[in-house]
Amino acid sequence: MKYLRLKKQADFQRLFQKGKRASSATVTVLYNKSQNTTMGISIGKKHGKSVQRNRIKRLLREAFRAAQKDMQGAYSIVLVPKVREEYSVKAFERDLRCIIKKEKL
RNA sequence: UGAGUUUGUUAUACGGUCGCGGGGUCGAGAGACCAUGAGGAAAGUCCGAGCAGCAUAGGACAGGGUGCCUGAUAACGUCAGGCGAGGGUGACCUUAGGGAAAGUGCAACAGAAAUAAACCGCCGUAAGAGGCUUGGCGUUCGCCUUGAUUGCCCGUUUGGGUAGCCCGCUUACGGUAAGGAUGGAAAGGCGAGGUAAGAGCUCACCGAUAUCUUGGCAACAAGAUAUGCCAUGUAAACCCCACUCGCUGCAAGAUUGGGUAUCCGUCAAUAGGGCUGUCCGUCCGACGGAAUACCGUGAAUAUCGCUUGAGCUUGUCGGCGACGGCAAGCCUAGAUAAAUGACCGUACACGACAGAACUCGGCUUACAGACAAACUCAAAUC
RNA sequence: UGGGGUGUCGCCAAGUGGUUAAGGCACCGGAUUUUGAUUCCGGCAUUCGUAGGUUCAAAUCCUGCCACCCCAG
Repeated sequence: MKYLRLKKQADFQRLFQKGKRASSATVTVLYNKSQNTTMGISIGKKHGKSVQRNRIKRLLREAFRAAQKDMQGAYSIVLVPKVREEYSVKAFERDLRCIIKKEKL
């Protein structure tokens, strides 16, 4: 099961305005039902300089790739990481799996 | 061995599994396979250029920038070599370094005075007021005391006149720039002569300026001669001089921007009427419309610009060098919520600063370390 | 990505190159009061974001950095 990248600005706007929210210690998830599974990451300047931001995105993407296997339906999703001291794939993956289970995606 | 100076290189490496960006091949498609994929600063956005749009005959004014010389370059505020100045024992380092005699402004406080010879002072001349007392020692001379303690004449109790004297005092005129607590700066410095007192007034040395000669493309340097020396600082104050500059930026700019029906406009054709020209009405066809309705939908979008370029590597030649010429070879990210990661193993020095966004040339700033070369100083030994 | 602006005491801020860098609020100490508030008096910037330079002298002029803010489809 592959996921597509969420690229359009309008899609992001729609999710931020109308999407359902679920959050954990490390990450907030916005989602909506759709035809294919699409995923985007929203990350701002508060997370650090560009190297730091790229690092977070890579880790989140890797965690989502692993956690996606638990999902049943197809959704468009935006992941918003929270500002922390340290980031790790394991923490992201655990929280994502937890949210998927709880929201029954 | 220790302390340093300058320049350059490098920026974890290798293997396995899963995954990402755009590209190629195969495939109807799902997908499979192949090679490839961040930096020395990609950063800051401080300069310069290409490229694009707009403006523009040419010139002048205004405004901005640069500012020792010569060269390099597409260009630069960059770089190279040199000159001057400053710093360091030295290797070496730093340097916005044109013009103050075109003009204007500013220079607090302090100081006699701040760009200008006024004041104090010093010296000379003239005038004026005043003082030279009481005295002591002593041999008449003389000595002490005083800023100066005298002589002659008249008178003789006090005194008056005249001359002299006071490193004295006051005023006026003149000479002077040695001295005057300051200050960043006081009309070259220092010494000697000289003078009424002084003064480059004169002289030696140092400094400055001008001219000449020699060397150098030049900035400039060296030497000689002359001038007693026209005169503070500030132009990163206005300004003057020389050179130079259109404005805006890839969010530039270019292309595309659906379908059906209706309506409107234009063109051509046909038929009819108003006799020509031409005008009016009807039907069909083509083109156009940022007009309306419905469907569709992404328009802050899609495609191009977008990576072959003042390109990179190697060799060779020219040049002190920046750099340039020639030859051969190479193609090396192109995304757009934006691609390099995760896990495992091995090695060690245990991995810094940090992520392309139109492209180049510089500058500046950040950076764990590791390595190489040249050179300097100090100490010791031979 | 491009363009523009601001940094002065804890906060809001003034400041022609020249005195010890104005003020206001807050804070601290004292006076007044039985105690508070008010009022009065006094204190509070070893340096103007930072590093250099020009100048006799820099918060002010020049250059490089740092931080923050705003605007542009």
